[in-house]
Amino acid sequence: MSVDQAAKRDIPDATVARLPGYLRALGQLTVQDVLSVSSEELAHSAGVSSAKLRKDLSHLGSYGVRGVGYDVAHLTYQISRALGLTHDWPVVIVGMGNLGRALASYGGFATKGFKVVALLDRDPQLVGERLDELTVQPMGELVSLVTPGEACIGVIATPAASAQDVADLLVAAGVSSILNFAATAIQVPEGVHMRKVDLSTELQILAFHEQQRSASVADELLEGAG
Amino acid sequence: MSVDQAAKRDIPDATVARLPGYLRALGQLTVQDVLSVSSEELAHSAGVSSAKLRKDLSHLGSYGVRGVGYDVAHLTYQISRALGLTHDWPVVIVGMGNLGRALASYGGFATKGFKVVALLDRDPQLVGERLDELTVQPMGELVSLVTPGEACIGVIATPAASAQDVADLLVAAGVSSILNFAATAIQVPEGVHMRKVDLSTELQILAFHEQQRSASVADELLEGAG
DNA sequence: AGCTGTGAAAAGCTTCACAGCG
DNA sequence: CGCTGTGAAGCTTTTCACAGCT
Repeated sequence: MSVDQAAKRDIPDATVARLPGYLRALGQLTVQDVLSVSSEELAHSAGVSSAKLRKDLSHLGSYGVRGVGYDVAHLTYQISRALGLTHDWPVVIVGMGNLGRALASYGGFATKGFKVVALLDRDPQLVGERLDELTVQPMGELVSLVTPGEACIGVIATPAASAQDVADLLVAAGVSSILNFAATAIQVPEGVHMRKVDLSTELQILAFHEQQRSASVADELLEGAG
Repeated sequence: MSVDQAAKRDIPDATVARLPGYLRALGQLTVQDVLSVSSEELAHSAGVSSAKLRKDLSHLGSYGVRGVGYDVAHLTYQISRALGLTHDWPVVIVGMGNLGRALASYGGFATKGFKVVALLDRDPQLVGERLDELTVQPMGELVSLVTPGEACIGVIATPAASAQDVADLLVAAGVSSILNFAATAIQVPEGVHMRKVDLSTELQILAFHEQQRSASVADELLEGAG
């Protein structure tokens, strides 16, 4: 049992970040009634190299069969277990603007491992509105919703200006993992896990690569001329 | 001039991914009329270490003043230029469900470097609807909107089931950078840049860390008992 | 004196290539 | 024979620590 936990403890971050992708690819295979899959095939569906996939899976344990491949159902279970998805995690969404609504009504939430337990907004105009089985509550309810010590994930979908305040409230209430969609960096105390998703960051990274492309085309023309 | 371009060409990926964060932090300083900033301060606002910030900036050139710090306006310009944000890039959003609407009405788009030029949806019911200055168009219009050879960024905000088809259409029309919000991995030909943003992936990564936390708490209790 | 810019060391991640097992 | 699991090699990223400039 201690071996089991030790195996989990040192999964590299890069591997953890790819496990959800493998899980999704396995889900598609399950729907298609595929029972077994090779590292080559699974890697292709997930968009990585087969060597990387095998190395990643080797950190969870030895769940494949040499000469054959991986049992789809068993590998699905093992990855879910490694990620901690064998039970549902409660999620609180703060900020019921366009993005908050989109997130609240996003089906994929419920599918695997998560359950939206509350929708919150500061604006009294929005409080009381019903969205998909849940009623929007005022920020003050946060404390009664979160039990310190029991894990809960907070999602920030407010404008950038309120994001830090909301993060502080979440942390004060006992939330120890935060997913931030607001267009600003927020500071959280050590021990709180924070991840950030940001549209303009992603677009700017794409812009950089587009620009590189134009620059290299220009260079080739110059070389041809020179 | 060739030196200039060579300097840009080998900015490490990890650095490129952080430049947007620096740009945002600089924007906040600009609003507060701060003229100059040290690597320590800027790094703190962006949520990275000062050594990392300095190393990152050193890849763009030498734009700081020793003993003083960085000029906010000049550094903003240099980072914008490195990212290719000195002119606006056209963006096409495909899929006008909840998420697509949220993205379309997200102000941050326009702010720096991007301009939404079209909203598309397959569903005839949605075509013709007006959203923020733009009218939703049918997929068929894609070809007339994108000029092959001229850069354009495509955003996929459709359900997972249609994502691959939409990606194929975008690529066929000449789009060479794609941002995928759909909950599935999509395959694109070499030379097309693809990035993926995914809610459940992010939540699953947070779940992993929450689970690690519980596991280590459990271990400490065991150690105390043993 | 103070803060940037940067080589050099350390850590982390990916790829290779093949031993080992079914 | 075929495919997994994995040491070892190669590459990227981060951190350190201080020389160099204002």
